[in-house]
Amino acid sequence: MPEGHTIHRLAAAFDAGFAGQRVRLSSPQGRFETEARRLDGQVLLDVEAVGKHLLLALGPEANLDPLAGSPAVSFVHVHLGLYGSWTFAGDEGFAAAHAIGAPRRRVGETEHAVDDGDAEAGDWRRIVPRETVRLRITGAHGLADLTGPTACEVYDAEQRAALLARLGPDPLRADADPERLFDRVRRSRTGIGALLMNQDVIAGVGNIYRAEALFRARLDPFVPGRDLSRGMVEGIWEDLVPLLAYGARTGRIVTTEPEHRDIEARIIERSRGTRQNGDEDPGVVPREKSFYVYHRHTLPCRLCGTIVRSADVAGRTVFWCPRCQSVRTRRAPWSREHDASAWAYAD
DNA sequence: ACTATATGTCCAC
DNA sequence: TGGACCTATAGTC
Repeated sequence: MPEGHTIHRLAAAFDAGFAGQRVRLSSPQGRFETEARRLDGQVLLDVEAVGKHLLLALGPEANLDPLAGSPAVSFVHVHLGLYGSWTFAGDEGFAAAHAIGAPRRRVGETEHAVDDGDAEAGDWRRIVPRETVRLRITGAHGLADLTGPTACEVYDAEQRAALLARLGPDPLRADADPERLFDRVRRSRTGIGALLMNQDVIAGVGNIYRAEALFRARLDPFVPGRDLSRGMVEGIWEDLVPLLAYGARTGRIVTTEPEHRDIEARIIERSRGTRQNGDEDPGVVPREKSFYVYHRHTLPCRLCGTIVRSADVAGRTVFWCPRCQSVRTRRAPWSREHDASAWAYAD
């Protein structure tokens, strides 16, 4: 269940584990069999993440430029949707190459083991794929199994270009143009909460980053985009960049500032005027302390204690604090709080 | 064994 | 706006 940070992490894993290699493609499940057969044995020329989309460029020769427009180059386009996942297995070097602080055998989101069949310990070449594996990619030092994707298809260069042109700026891409986000938001009557989930407006943000970014901006999800100042939208963008980067680096979404992680301590602190030492294991923030509002409906807000609300917006649940996120003005009185360097996630 | 749930998207009405 | 789709897992009976 990935947002953009996961896809960029996956791209890094493919790059480290397979790029430049001749790879085998197969489709144990069968639904990608024709395509896998056609591309089997080609060279993985390039790996690219755009928002929640992964693109694997393949060609018959290693020295092809994937972006030069050669018809020999194909792009495997994968979108994980809600349920898709990649499961990795490989030798020591392969695992170490892609697992940036992640579990050794996998980089995808769902924690399921590869079906080992009768594989002897350590021999990833003998791992039998699950029947649901849509695509298996095998390289010299490891393999990756794809299950449950919303999309797994072959694009040509034009289709790839059309995808990139359609998507809004991706906070994790160096070539992102946030002007487009500012324009789209400030022209729209749609609520900012819905806009942030629209991949044509901004690519890679999902339900967690949406809810959390709006809390950090102290912004009501239902405020129309056109009511926001440019500075406010810039602030959201500048906050999302380090937030997503942290997620891509660690594989975990953490949006709470350290001093806000222990709501009970904060309530005591406020009522008694004492300060508790809230230190915890540095490095790993437990899930229940990672978010301000996501999945925290019916629980008290970490900052003000008001019960966090939830509502269905276009089929997805949005979470927000009705007190902290109640501002409905065109100016951003809190805009200086958006100095990204003040947040713990600034690189 | 069954059910509910999930960080997503598309299409028909 | 509602349903379809793709799959694994945690919880319940």
